[in-house]
Amino acid sequence: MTSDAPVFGKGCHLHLIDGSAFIFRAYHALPPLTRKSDGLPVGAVAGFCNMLWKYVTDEHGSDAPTHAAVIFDHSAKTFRNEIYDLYKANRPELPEDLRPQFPLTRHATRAFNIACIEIEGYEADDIIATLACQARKAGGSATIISSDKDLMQLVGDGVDMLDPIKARLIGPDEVREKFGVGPDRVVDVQALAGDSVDNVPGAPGIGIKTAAQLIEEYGDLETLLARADEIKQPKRRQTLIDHAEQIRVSKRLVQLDCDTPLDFTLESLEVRDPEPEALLGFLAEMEFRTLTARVAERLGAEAPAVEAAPPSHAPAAPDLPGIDAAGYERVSDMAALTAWITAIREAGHVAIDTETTGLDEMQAGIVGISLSVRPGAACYVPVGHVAGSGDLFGSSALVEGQLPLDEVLAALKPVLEDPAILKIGQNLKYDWKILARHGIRMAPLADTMLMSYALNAGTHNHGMDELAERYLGHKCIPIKELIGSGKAQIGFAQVAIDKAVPYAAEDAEVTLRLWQHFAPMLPAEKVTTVYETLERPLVPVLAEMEMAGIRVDGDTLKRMSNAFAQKMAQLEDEIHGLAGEKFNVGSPKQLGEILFDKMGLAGGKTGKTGAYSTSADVLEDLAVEHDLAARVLDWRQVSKLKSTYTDALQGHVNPDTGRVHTSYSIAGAQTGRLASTDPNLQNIPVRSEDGRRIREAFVAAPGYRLVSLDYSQIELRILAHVADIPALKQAFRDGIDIHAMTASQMFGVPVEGMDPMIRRQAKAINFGVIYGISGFGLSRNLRIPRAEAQAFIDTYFERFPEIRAYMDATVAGAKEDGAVRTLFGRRINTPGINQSGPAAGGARRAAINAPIQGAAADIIRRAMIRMPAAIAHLPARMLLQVHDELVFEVEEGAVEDLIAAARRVMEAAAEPAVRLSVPLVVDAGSGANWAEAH
DNA sequence: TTGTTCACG
DNA sequence: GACGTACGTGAACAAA
Repeated sequence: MTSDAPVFGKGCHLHLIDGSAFIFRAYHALPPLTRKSDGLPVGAVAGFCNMLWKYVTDEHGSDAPTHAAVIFDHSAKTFRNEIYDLYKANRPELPEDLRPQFPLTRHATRAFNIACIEIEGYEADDIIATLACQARKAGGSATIISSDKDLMQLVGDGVDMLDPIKARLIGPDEVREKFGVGPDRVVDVQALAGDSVDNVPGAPGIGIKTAAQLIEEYGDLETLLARADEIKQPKRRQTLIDHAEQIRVSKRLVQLDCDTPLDFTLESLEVRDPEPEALLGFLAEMEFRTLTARVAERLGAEAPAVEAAPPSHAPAAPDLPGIDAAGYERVSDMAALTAWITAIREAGHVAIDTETTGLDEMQAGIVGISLSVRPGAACYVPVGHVAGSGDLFGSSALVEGQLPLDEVLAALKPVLEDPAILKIGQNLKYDWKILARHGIRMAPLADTMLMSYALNAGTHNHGMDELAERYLGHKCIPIKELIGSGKAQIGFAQVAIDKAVPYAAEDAEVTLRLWQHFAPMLPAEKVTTVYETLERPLVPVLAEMEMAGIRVDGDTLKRMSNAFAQKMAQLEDEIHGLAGEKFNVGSPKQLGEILFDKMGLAGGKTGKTGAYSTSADVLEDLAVEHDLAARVLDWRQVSKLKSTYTDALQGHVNPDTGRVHTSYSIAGAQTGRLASTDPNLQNIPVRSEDGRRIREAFVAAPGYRLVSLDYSQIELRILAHVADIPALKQAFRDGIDIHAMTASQMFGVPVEGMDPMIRRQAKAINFGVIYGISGFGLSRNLRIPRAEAQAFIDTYFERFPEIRAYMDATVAGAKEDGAVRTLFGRRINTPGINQSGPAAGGARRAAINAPIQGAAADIIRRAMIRMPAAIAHLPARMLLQVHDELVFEVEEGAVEDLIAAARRVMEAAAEPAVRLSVPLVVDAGSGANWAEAH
């Protein structure tokens, strides 16, 4: 406490600056600047400093402060969340380039020599309220520099507000203008009207106007609620009676707390002049050239040099020290780890990577954790390295000089879960799941793989080694140098620690550098929204789905496998008999020789290898006359079902959970679709009756049901919207059979009583259009002459000319920009579009298809991201995604509620970003297993 | 490791 | 006039 400062009292004037509001305004008002030397995002800091500088150089007239402070929100969770858990729950996640700037704005405030205040568990508004009350009580006055309406309840009796944008003073009259009541009744009005921004519920259907009128009439909120039955309007009366409790909760939410515990006095906030050295030092460190010069001039000090450096997105930033794997630190004791944690808090971000005993996140153990806070500063914390693989039983004695895993995790947990510290990773879903199994749920996240995907989909893949080489000009240590390959491969736990340190720490540093490299490119390439709304938020959602897994009945699979084995043996005998010799039915080469050389059937060779094609297409033609081909087709189907599904799936059942846990790759497909691996649960059979039965093995836990919801015709609906095809849009609005409508338009036949063959042809054309149709492709698909197929297509384009226009425009755009975009802004690069020759056709079709397939992928991503909050109140979990289908597991009694909630989310998933001109329709089903639910 | 085949949307 | 052709995936197996 400062004992020498004069006592705060009459004649003293306190300025309370709403720091968080300053930051957000600065962030949104300025382009995303980055520090030249290393790419650190500093746009909000720059704006914040400019605003503070403007503030301190302002004369303030008669309002000049004797005391001042900048007040910040400490973290997202406050005591209000205990009153109402959904308070501020609908706030969009912070842009990731803003979060690391928070600590810098605190530094900036101190550099300006202004008191910097934040208190855990309290909002800035409560601290401001407390200070304003204390100033008033002490006989002084206060001005709150903010335009936040929530602070207006404090106005009056020596307290006023200053709107820093409009430079307008807000007194009791202005508050009355805004709320229709005086400052002392503002909370009553807010409690009734609610606030959608902060998610304060209020009374449904009552806005500020009505609320003010009611409060004016009845005096205050409690009187109003007590006398609610006197209200004349029946609906309004009922609303107040029904929601009385909710309104009281709302009042507690909006009522600011004037009793925030403070560990400082008003006196300590006395205005001080900035110290030139500290302020200029900070500004120069941030590399704010103009502001540094301006401040230096005003303060009569010499401006420190602001280092000039080339922009950070040049490949292999030459101003940075090279990546030096030899210089990394091995962390072996708590003191060293604590020092790193301090450095992380200081930086506001950390790049993290975990090394594990295996690649299956559901089973792998942690071997070590690497961290990096800036280029040149990275470490590796080994925790699970074991002595060499010398003895036969795989000695598992831990190597000396490692911290215990639980101590390391306990120390890191507060940092990894701190909402003010950004966790940066490459494919963070992996590390997220590993840490989640140890009770740590990392947030917030930045993922360099996803940044690259948003920027570079279609151009190259997004693995770290490739990104490091392309964008940092750095070749990473290959993992093979540590663990070997093939039969002699060892686990990471067996790698010597002194070899693991450079490898692991390098991964963290490379990730950090990639983040710095990509961060400014997202806004420059206009993919920030894609990254922020479709990529980054999906990580924890998918991680939870994958950890949930789906129950698979191993016994059922085993029975099926046995039945399939029998059938295969039987078919094999038949095939050998028909061929007149024994051969490997699974060998296309041997089969081709039997069919085309020995039996002399008609059939061609394929290009590269010169081998005969024996694909289903070819065999189906032969099967008309030759039983051998028909039997081989049967054998292949059974063999596929057995080897890929009934056999393989049994091996994927996790012994701990009894469930199958797939892994989704977010950045695998070019179009924005997910891909499922280990095992692939997006291609479980459904089209054939035998195959479909495999879905009976995917079951709900006892007491639960599986629920499947899928979008009906989503790609055609998107086509109708983006290509703006009136006939198609109207058909979707009317809810009529789209393929029958197409057939009717093309062939002039009525929808009623239509020949199923005609409808089937129209359906094939509708799909073909999405894929970039050709006469050849359609003729093969429908098994009709090519001329006939071409005639269909011509008719189709005549009836729906907008489709050709759309295709031409899409291809032209791809040639112009080297990329196409979905409705939601996802960019898919089309590097091959200007090729000539046979490849050109493929690139053209891919460019036509990508915006449609991609938009559908965007829509279901949006639904998935919103889903956890939308079903949080139900005993249900989202388990699987199959491109246009979501599968849930839900308690028996809640099936209908789940379907209603999930359908609502899915059907509205495009909004508000895109207002589709066709409805999205979702079909739903439920059952004890996936076959029943689908 | 590469190519073929086939499961899905 | 010829060239090749539906779009997007992953896994298993044979063959090199």
